[in-house]
Amino acid sequence: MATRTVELELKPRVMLGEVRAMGPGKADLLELIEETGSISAAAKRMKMSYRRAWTLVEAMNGAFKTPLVEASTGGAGGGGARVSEAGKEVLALYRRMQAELEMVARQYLAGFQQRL
Amino acid sequence: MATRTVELELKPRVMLGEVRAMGPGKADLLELIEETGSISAAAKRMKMSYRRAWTLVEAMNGAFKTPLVEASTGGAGGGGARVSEAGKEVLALYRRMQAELEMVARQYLAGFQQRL
DNA sequence: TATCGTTATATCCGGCAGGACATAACGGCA
DNA sequence: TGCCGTTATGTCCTGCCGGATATAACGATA
Repeated sequence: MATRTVELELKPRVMLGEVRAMGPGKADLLELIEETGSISAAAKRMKMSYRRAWTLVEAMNGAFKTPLVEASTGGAGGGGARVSEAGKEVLALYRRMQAELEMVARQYLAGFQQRL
Repeated sequence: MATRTVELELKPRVMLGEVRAMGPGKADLLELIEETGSISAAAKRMKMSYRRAWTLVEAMNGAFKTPLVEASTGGAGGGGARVSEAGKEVLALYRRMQAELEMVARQYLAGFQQRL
């Protein structure tokens, strides 16, 4: 039978009161900024507007004690952005949590699957 | 220090392709329908429009092999709705998963907290 | 057969998240 | 000192989710 894909979508978000400090989108963005050294390049890869990427970065930096992304304007290449040590640590922590959550969820997949 | 509340928000969704078969909102609704025996009463308790509640029910019933909610119109009291056996089982499964996921997440809370 | 409360739908609207543009500002470097 | 690519913002627009509202259908019971 043509079984449509059944999957568990968990998008853990770290909330600081009402504001979303970290989530799947921000994590991906963080990763790409680290990789490209630029917010705009990272945005392009994620096919999101620079506007939005910048907004996400601001939200992260505003929420955490230490900025996760340090950006600079002008200069060689026009500027750029780098992920701070704190940023790398937070990203790693989030990824680990994500992986563990997915492992747990996977164990329930079959249970749902047979009813869908 | 006035520490704003830091929490992990995980809203696991069971996806059947693109459609959301089960999620936190639907689970709550299901629970309230079971409790009240009525979609509209459940909707009221959740402070959501009957329109939306009904839409959610339809989505669930459409996604699962066996309808999770069985509704009837007319008759004594105008009609009503009950949660099927399948519905109760799916709900229980979802709740168990949710609880386990929350336990895992909780272990990461402190890690984020100290950086927020 | 008239009543009543709930299910079942359609239609109209408002809020808001996010994309598309448009511009500054910035600071190495040729 | 002009060029360039990136960061930093503001503004407009649109799609969509969900609320509000309005009926119709329904069927046990008095």
